[in-house]
Amino acid sequence: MKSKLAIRDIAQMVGVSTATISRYLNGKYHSMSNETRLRIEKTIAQMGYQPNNVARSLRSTQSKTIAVIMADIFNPYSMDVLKGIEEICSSCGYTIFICDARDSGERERTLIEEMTAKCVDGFIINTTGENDDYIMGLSLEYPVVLVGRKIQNTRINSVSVDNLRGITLAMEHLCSKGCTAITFLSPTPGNISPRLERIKAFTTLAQQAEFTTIDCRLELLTQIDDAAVAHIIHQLGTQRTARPALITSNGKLSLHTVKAFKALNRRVPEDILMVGFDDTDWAQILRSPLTVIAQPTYEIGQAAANKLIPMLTKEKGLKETTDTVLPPTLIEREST
Amino acid sequence: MKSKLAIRDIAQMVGVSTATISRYLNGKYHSMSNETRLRIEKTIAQMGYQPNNVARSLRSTQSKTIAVIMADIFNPYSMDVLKGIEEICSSCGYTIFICDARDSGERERTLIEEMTAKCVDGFIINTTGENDDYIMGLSLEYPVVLVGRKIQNTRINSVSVDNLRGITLAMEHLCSKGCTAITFLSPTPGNISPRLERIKAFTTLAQQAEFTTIDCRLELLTQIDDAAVAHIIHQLGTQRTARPALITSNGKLSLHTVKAFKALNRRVPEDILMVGFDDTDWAQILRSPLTVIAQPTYEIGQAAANKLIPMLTKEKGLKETTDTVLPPTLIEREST
DNA sequence: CTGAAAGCGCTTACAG
DNA sequence: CTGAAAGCGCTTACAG
Repeated sequence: MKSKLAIRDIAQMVGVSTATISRYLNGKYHSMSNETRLRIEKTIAQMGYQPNNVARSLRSTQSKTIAVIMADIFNPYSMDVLKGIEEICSSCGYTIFICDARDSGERERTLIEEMTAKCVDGFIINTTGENDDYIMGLSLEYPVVLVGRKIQNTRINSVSVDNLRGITLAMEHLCSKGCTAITFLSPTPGNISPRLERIKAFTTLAQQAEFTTIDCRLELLTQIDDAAVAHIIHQLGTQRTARPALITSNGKLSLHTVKAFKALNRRVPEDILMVGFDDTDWAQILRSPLTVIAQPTYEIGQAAANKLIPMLTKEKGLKETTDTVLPPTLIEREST
Repeated sequence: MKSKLAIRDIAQMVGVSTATISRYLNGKYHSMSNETRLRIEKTIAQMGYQPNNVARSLRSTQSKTIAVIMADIFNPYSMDVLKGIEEICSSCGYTIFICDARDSGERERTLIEEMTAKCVDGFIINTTGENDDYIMGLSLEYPVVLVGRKIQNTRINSVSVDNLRGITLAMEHLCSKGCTAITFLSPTPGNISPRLERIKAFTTLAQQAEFTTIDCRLELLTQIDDAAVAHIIHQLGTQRTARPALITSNGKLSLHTVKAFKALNRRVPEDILMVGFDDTDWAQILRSPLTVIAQPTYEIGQAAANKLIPMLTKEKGLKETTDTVLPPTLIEREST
């Protein structure tokens, strides 16, 4: 659009070579006289010169840009994680491409390709679970950090929450409230690690001495919408007795569940206790505010960025892979 | 990280010049033999060659990248708008940089500068309201579309909602419910156009014959948090009589208001009717689901992208500026 | 239909 | 402390 100044123009004005201007731009002040530095500084400020980052990237093979690829950007979990990522990256001088795979493995692959073509320096991925091999390959050529969702049997850095701990907190809490039956409601896990982990945690804990007196059941949902959830909730209500409880495996599911309870006129906690994974913004404004397992989403995002950024510059020598696991917390409210 | 193939390598393999490969990459199939085209196609597919977009951008001064700068990315309104933007851009082959100004005018300016340095082709901006002149200048050199928030007295394309219509819908609705007093709760508007428009709409309508029997009051909040909102709500309750109603000017404010009502044990709609701007995901799960003025957020995003993209290629000849205004709708629920 | 060559705006050994 | 020159991977008149 506009004919911007180039390094050549500044060089001419200052009366030095472009090499010197370039050194200045890259902070190599030690290799120029104080006087030169000041003259350059002044001219750049006066002229409002801005280096062209596209050219810098092409030449230096460092774009100072990171691709963040989320399976579904438009859920509160992703949003909070993004906030953490964005803040760290931005404070380290990195710009992020935020990409939404829309829960499609194919789109996830396309996005990764697009991002490599854009010469990003590294990736933070919340994977759809459909590209394990592809992402493993990617991680051989680019710095990659997985966030929220791990890939089994592989050596890729990851940051996620302690799902066993989360489910344990929920079950112990419900137990302490005298529950006699607990249903765990989850989407069919597919190849998505947190879902698998939560389900496994639930079924494992259900077997343990502590919980043998409790009637534990797992309900898997293929489709997550109002109708499907209402159907399950309806069935539950008519089959169970005593003091039942429900654990929902993520925020979206919790929302549908609350709607279903409302539609079926079922009261929480009078008719059924409820604990939801994820502390959504609406949890507090329900008739009975929702007890939740809160993930440190913001910290998860920060941790992911903090893990990736050193990989972007460091010699690929330090190839120690780490899985960071952050603890969830239980926030007790009136639903239990 | 990896030594990628360059156009030169493909040219060598196919046995043509890089110019021909480049023409192929740019879809100029008419200027090469069918046979050449097929050979190139095959080799590229075989080798998994991907053109380097950074180099393409540098040479062609088209980066196929758009900067989206939102005053506050982390509110539901922005999210939905983004979804609309993202979908259109992505389907037109544009990648977007999503930037969060965190409600800081200074950060907004910094981001715009960063994005120009990244050679984006254009901007979609939901402005903080603190950089009117700066953005006006920007719009002289880059294609810019404002979304949600306009800049007064300027010729920049924009897409926003009909705020007068929204407030009218809310007031007529409350009127039809027999309200005798309406309070409009809004953040202090500053230089943010939708806030100004909604406030103006309210005060103007309040004067009209239709509403003269209704006691209309405007309440401005400097700070938007639980305590501040609770304080206002508390005052209101003790001063008013008959059949009062409240209109909240955005989704965030609605959330705090609902919390305040809860804390003060005030029932909706028994003690006070309520209409909120923005149809948030939690509106339906309240004890009394919230009547809202819903903005066509998704369509607003789409419209903004659809307006910007033609500006990216077309000669700057067609300089007709347009302000697209989309209609809001009232969704009646039990809070009124 | 195709190629040689210049150049987009930088960075980086290399030489002094 | 500084500059001349090559080159990052493409695109694009220009010439044939």
